[in-house]
This record gives sequence, C-alpha cells and structure tokens, in this order.
Amino acid sequence: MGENIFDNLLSHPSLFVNKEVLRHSHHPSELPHRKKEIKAIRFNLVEALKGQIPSNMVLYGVTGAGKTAVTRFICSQLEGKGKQIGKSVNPVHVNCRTIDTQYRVLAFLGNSLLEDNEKEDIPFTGWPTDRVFEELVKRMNERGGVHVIVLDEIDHLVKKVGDDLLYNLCNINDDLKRRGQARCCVIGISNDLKFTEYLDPRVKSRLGQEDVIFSPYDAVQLKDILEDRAEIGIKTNSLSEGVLQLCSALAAQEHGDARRALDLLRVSTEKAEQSGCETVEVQHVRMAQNQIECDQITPIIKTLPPQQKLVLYSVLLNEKNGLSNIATGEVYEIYRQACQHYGTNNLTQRRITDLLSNLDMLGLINSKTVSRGRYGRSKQINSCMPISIDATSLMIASDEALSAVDSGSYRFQTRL
DNA sequence: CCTCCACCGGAACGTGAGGAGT
DNA sequence: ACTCCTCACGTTCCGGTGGAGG
Repeated sequence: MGENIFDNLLSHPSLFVNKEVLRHSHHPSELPHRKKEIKAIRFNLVEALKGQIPSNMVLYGVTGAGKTAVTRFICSQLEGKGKQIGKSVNPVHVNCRTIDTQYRVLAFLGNSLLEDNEKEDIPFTGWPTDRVFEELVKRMNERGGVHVIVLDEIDHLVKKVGDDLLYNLCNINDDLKRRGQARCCVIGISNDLKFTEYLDPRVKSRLGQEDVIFSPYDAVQLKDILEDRAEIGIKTNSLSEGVLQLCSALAAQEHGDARRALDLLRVSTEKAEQSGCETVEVQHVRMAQNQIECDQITPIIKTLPPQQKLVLYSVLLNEKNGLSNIATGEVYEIYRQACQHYGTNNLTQRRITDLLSNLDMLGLINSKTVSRGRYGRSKQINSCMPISIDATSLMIASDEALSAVDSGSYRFQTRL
C-alpha cells in the first residue's frame, strides 16, 4: 500500500468554494450593469406572456459583454413566469457555432420539443430539410404557446451557410398560423455588428425589428462582477489586495471581456493553489495572464505557414538581442541570414512586408510606420509575446518551420 | 525650402493546388 | 479524365512619402 499520488492534493485545502461560478458555462442570476439591456429585452418579450408575438431581435456586442448570460437569464425568468400564470412560453437556446448547418439547427429545435417518448427523434441526418421544417412546425403547434428561439453566434452561422435558415424561421409564423395557435420569435446574438450585410434585405428587416447593443464592460463594472462571483466561488479572505482590480483592469484592456476577467480570477486562484499559497496574490494574476495569453497564442503560431514563422522568428531573434523598435530592413537582414543558415530560399522584401503586416493583424507583433527623416521611412516592429512564451515560441518558430521546410512539405520556387 | 533616405504599398502578372462541372 | 475557374502565394516594377538635415 504505497501512497496514492492524489493523497497530497486531496488533503490540501482548496481555495475554491465553488469553482463552477467562475467558469463562463455558469449562468448567473445576478447580472450587474446590464439593467438597460435587460429592460429592453424584457419589454419586448413580455408580449409572449400577454399572448402576443414579441418582435424578432438581434443582440450585438463583443465577446464577454454578457449577451448570452442576459438572454439565458431572461428566458428562464420568462419561462418561469409563463408556468406561473399558465401561459406556455418555450425558449430554446441554440449555439450556432456548434450547431452550424440549417439542418442541424432545425433538427435541434425539433428535438427540443420532444415530449415523452411518443415521437420519433429527428435523426442527425437523413431527412430532407423541408421535412424537418414541417416536423418542427407540427411540433411547435402541438406544444402551442409562444416559442422563443435564441440563435447564439448567429453571425457565424450566416457566414458559413447563408441566410436560408433565417428566412425560413422569420416566416415560420405564417406556417404556424395556417395550422395552429403557436407563435414564434427569433432572437439572434451576434459578435459582429455588421453581420446583417450578409443577409437578404427581406430577412434583414424581419429579423432586426429591434436591436440591442451591449457595450463592453469597463474596469469598474468588471470588478463588480468579479466581486459577486468571488463571494460565492472563493473562500473568504483569500484574495489579497488588488487582485480583483488587476483582473478587471486586464480584462478591460481586452475589450471589456467579462469571460476573460473570470478566467483570470479562476486561473490565478488555481496558480495560488498550485504553489501552496493561502491567498491569491497579484503575482498569481500575472502568472495567469501569461498562461492565458500563451494558451491563446501557441495554437496561432503553430498553424502559421513556415515562412511566416521564420519572419516571426527573425523579429524575436532581434528582440532577444535586446533590440526594440526594429526596422523592416533589420528584420529582413536577419531573415535572410536565417534562410541562408538553414539553406532555404528567401522571399523578397516586398513579400516580407506583407507577412509582417499579416503578423500584425494576428496580433503577434506590433508595427507602426514612422519616418526617421533623413534616415528614411520604415516600420517600428515589436513582438507582442507574453514573457514566458518567448523561449517556446522561438522553438516553435524555428524548429517547426525549418523541419517543415526541410521535409519539403512546403513548396519553394525552384529557380535557375 | 529642398533633398533624399529607406522603406511602404498598389498594380499587374505568374504559378500550382484544389474544387466544380461535365 | 478532362477543362475551367478560383484562390493563395510570390515576384517584379514603381510611384509615393514624412521629416532630419543641408
């Protein structure tokens, strides 16, 4: 009977009381600083309780602005009130990033209306789409009442498969009326303010009868949110001074993303736990920030084309030598040497300019064009790597790029 | 005020991969 | 299997430019 490797960890007291509330899968019942938005949506959806059809809506806002949380909250309240007063209201939440074809959305909606086992499931695939639609209409009418269909990340769906589904859903009330009493309204949730440009004008006007814009949280608001969650999620008195401020300030920089704020708080508490501390310190937040950034950046670097990695590598190499505000020419020089060293062809400087602006767009480097007068006009380039990724990214950037180049998995021009 | 550096970035073009249609 | 088309990647050529220094 040796020691079990988990003994140690289990006996160590946790800093978490309830880790779930710090995840973004958690649906809170308190939503600070979203009164205005809640009011607008509530005002529209109350029609459902009066037996009327609420307008279709589109909710806009950056990630982590609370769109999903607000919608879920209102829907559950709506459903609850409906039950209480005997009006059937049936909200369905569809995440269009995971359920991302017309067929799957319709099937999902249809199957969400399954009662008992009296009906057959709509299969994953196999039926013609219009039959699924028919079935959905039938089931909605059998259930009756008002159906609220929430299409989360609707912009993603539209960009992928067009607006057919929305066209059908916007006109579904006609089909419902023809055969029953049920009514339906659609709420789209979008990260992209301009996604309606992808829509047919008819769909656009039907869907966007009422828009609600969620502005990003500022640091103060984020702090309020974190305080609420920390109170129920983390052991009392285990957050030291400034931890919440820092988490919210960092997340506010990240376009006011509440998810990021929660991630930061959760990960930094984990970090504190791992290092056996009784309290979460500011340094743990820094560690967490670093880790989250690494987790975001690493996959991006991994999928970069080899030449692009080499360019990034050249920038990092310059920085490693203590240089900052590197000019394009300097990067190109290093890049050429690197190519020579590894025996690969080098691209022209014109091309490198494009690759650099590409890296800029990906947020891996920071570049701005400046004029140094007599000494020409160029870019000032700096990398955006979190500190701890430096070594790793160098490895990835160099080794993987070059192994890809060596193994010939990348095509080079064979010139005379 | 003019020059001139060191690059920016648009335009036109070539090339091969991969998808659609037949 | 075939053509046709689009797309991403690269190249060449070149006009454009903000401001330090003369």
